Amino acid sequence: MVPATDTRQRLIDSARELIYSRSYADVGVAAICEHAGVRKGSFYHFFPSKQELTLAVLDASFLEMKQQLLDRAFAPDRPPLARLERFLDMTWAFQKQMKEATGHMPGCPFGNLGAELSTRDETIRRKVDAVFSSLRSGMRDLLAEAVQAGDLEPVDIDATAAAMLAYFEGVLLTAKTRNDPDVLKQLAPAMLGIRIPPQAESA
Amino acid sequence: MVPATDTRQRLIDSARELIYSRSYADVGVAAICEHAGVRKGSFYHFFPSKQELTLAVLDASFLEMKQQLLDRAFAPDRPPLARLERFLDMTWAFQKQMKEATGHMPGCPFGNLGAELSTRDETIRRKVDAVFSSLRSGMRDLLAEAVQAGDLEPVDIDATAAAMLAYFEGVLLTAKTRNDPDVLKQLAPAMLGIRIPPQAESA
DNA sequence: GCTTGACTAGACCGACCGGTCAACTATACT
DNA sequence: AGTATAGTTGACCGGTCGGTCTAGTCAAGC
Repeated sequence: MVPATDTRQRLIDSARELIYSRSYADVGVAAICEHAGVRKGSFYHFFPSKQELTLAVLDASFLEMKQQLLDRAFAPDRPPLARLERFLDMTWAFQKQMKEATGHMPGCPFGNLGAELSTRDETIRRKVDAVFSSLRSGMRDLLAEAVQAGDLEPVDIDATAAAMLAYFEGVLLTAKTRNDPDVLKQLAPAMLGIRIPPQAESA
Repeated sequence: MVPATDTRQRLIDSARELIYSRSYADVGVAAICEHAGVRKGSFYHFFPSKQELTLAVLDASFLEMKQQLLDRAFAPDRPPLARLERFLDMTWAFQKQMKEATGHMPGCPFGNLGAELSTRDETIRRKVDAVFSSLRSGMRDLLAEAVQAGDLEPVDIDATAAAMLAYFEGVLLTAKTRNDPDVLKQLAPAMLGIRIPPQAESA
């Protein structure tokens, strides 16, 4: 059960890093192998295709994001909306650090793949969509807690969570296209003001 | 001055269509030529590189968008914010029609290229950024008019225009990743509620 | 010592990539 | 008619793509 080598994980990490900083199509299997210090034969021992590796990369990216960003930003040591602000601050810091290290703002690893591959690879599209769904679910919980605490007026929690995440993705894409992390500082806080009112049920 | 043939334009149109429905990397020069009914030699008579063609494609996409969408949606036959609603409705209708025709929601032609190429091609990134700047400028005018008319409370017009466009891009990307144009119907209207208040100058 | 099976090594495959080039044709001007 | 030039053609280039395959290494179980 325990893997005999770390080759598989090295391939995933290598691909995650390269694809995130470039793009799916721009990073070949050979480059992924070289960066991982692995020969091509080993690659296809662990993964049947570049596509399958990419699915594993999406899982790994989500795990990494959860551990490094979500679990910390959304730790319940402060009110829900303050956690959201911390999340935005941490995102800004990370993107800024990435730009200083690589010269480029990488944006969102999921949004990038969604934009590049959604029309070309249904399997990957669904996986990216699943990641977004998971994020949306977490955002729902947060908003529900905020409403509960009276920090947020009643809203359509489902729709508002989706809208906030969409805004976040859009801000990241805008900042990436301007290659300027400070776009996040300027625009991201407005995420907290987005509301989709509850659909009127009782007339 | 007047071109002797339409070959150049056919190449641009072909590339615009193919790249928009797939991606930059997924569409080769050979495919662009074939779809345009042009031989490869002619391609390189008109464009020194695929990159240069892509810059022309961005210009053409912007022109098309302006003529088919912006000029109609923002025609001053109704109040500013109502024009914005028309813009969102037209976008939804177009994306829905594209999905019915191709099976996929293509999203935003500029956002797609920005996400795919911003870290890899500085020239294209700048061009995409210029398109976004132009859109933002139009949005500023609209918001200014709305404030003037009293339909909108005073806001930071610059920042609010940027935020609204970012939200729009994010909604398009979310809908593309879900391959569901109706995401636009659900989320897009909240664009009208986004506000970034004026930075306090007079204390 | 022998077998097994996970893992590695790297040569190799056909297809395609973006791009080049020399030859050719059609048109326009003198 | 002659010439220049814009446009066209398709063969061709080296390189890279994702992926295959055979041979071999190595550690564990018997």
